[in-house]
Amino acid sequence: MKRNMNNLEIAELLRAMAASYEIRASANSRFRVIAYENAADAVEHLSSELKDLWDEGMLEDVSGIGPSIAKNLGEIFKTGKSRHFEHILSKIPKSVFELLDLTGVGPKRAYRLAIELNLPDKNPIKKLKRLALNGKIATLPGFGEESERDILKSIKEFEQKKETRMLISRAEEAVLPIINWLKKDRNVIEAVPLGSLRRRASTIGDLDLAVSTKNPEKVIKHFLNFPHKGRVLDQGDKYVSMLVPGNIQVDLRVHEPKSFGSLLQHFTGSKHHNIALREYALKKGLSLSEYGIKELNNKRGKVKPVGSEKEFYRCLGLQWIPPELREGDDEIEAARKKNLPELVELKDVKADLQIHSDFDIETSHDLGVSSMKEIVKKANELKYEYIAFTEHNPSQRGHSQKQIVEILKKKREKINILNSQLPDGTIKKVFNSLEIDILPDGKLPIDETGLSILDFALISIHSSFRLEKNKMTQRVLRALDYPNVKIFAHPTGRLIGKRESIELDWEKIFSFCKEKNIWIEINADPHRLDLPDYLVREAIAKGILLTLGTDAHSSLGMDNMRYGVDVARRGWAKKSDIINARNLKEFETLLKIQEAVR
DNA sequence: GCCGTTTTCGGCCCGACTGTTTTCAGTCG
Repeated sequence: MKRNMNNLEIAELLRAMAASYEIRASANSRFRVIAYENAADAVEHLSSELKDLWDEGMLEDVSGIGPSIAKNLGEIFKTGKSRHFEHILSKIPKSVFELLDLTGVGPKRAYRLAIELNLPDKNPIKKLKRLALNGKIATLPGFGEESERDILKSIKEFEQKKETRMLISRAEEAVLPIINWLKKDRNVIEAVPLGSLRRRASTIGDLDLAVSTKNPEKVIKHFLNFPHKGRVLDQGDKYVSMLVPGNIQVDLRVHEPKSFGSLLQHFTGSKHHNIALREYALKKGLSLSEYGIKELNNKRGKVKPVGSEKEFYRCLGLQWIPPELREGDDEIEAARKKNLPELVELKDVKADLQIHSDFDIETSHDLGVSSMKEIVKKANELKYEYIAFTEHNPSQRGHSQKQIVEILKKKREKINILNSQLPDGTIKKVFNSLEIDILPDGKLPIDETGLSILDFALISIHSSFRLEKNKMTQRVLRALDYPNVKIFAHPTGRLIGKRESIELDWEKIFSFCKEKNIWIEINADPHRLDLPDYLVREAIAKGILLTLGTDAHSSLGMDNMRYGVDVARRGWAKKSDIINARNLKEFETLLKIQEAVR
């Protein structure tokens, strides 16, 4: 333990506590285990660091953290350790917690393996593998040859660590041929992706699919003939789990139409949403499962199958909850009060506010590959009313401010001509913008003369990503204060799976943006999806307006807008929260209002 | 150990599979 534990480390600690209590399993520890696991989940899903909440005395405001856990976490933040936690953990060999990383090995089996095989604290899995290969596990009571094989398989998987989640764009590519294959079978009435893909999460683990059919057996058989099929991991009457190219796991579930609604609900998840929903249902005397709804006080009560998902939620007295909101936050409460937001949709989007053309702006970053004309053509296909060209700023090295202004003037002229010769279509105006680097000290590499040539400027970070939180915040605030700066683009700088978010004091950034009427971008590039969904929700709560931009470097990239809309929806965004869901006239009015404020 | 539209006490999600069992515990999603 240490004083500055981050949320992931704390969650891991709480899970270790849960495991310890489970191993010691006394009569009343069962629910204590659940409590610690709930607390771990809560911490993992938190949008701000727990340490910061503790600083503000708000630990117990986190649902799942009560007086006891709060007290002990507080002790850790203050002194670097919790005597109670250490006391409990000290009774369990450290090796046990490492073994929990193996699938199929939970607390009980991990403990027995560690004790009976006398596994070392260091590299216990390595020793376990050696013993398993020598047949030592099969001889343990309660274990057998099958268990030994399973454990070896888990160790192999652990060693390969294929624990990487896919980008949502990748998951969509992978799922399409499977859905197409399923639909070739006449028995398939409906075939749809569920799980995190249906909830439109930013990254996807496994692919979950559901089929509605009157003939489950035949559909299963058909699926097993999938031309790109890999190893079949698991199989039952109503489900198959198999690998497809790219080592992607596909779980298919098959139900009859009469219970398809409950299946959709169940396997769309999330786990947290389902748990919360079932707890809510219990209070109404109802028990929920993938097969339907059961009345508890009715002794002869059977499961009533539910055919449609809308009906499933209606039976519970709830509004239908869009999958994007099903994360176990407060969506059930909102649905009960008929208070769910009307989420923004792709068809509401009337503009793309970050596009890079091939106009040679002499930047040190990437140029786009499509011409302005090609991009306007694409924008018309997408039925947009306006777009903004946001090439990177000309490189500072090798250009004087005077030269930079000259380049910007050239682009201004080109856009003026473009605006006077717009082809027939929905596009009415093209804006002259620029994506400008925020330098490490918060200055911008474009002077005020240069900035004044633009209709408005986007600013974003492309260097020095690891500044400490206060410095980073000051840096961004300084840049946001330049004249004509309107949009803070891909604000966390994250690249999913590759680069962590920068550290920012969001409270301060949001208040500044609110005060100065600066907008924050939701970057729709599937590698970025930035602002992330949970911060979108916080921003909206603070009254911040958001823009959508694809960051397209070719006209094809403009198709990524839907991923940005996904993020907006997961952040509970309504149409009115999104700047470019407004028509041109409203947009221009907002631009002017903004100038007046600053 | 946590929590509250019935509760500050008395509850705590649901079903499936697996292997090692002679009726079920452990694990997973």
